[in-house]
Amino acid sequence: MKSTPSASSRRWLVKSEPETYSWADFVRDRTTDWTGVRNYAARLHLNAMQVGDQVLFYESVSTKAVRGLARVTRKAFPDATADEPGWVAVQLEAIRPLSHPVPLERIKQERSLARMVLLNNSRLSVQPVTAAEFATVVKAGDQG
DNA sequence: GCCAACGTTGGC
DNA sequence: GCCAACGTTGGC
Repeated sequence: MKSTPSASSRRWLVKSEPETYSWADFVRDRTTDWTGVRNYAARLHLNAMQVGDQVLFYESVSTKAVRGLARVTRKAFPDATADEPGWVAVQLEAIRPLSHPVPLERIKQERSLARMVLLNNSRLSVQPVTAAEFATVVKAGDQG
């Protein structure tokens, strides 16, 4: 029998400008609808998300670090904030902060993270992350 | 369908 | 604040 990867094994990274929506905002809200994505590649990833998928929350611009962990709590649904049909949002729930936020600079230094989309397509706001990359980032975030 | 112009993102 | 990279738009 062919082994099928479990949908819940998928990992992602979402970016947010903290001046717009920070990790602290997310923790306060506990869950949030991830609206406003207007990029086709990012939309493909939103549509691929399944409930239970794990998510790294990255603050860009002034912070430039992975701040915490989240999970998908609702699959893609129409983004009510969009002017045109077709754009989607997912619902995310904040799980926990990383005690040592992982700076972009640190990610650049880790050989095993050299292929992260964050480094190679830094403008993509919703990105896939491999299980190995995810584990490495979380370990760094927990241990400092 | 190509490509120049433009707007936005995000690191520096 | 600057600018490189990228995505989108629109003229041809």
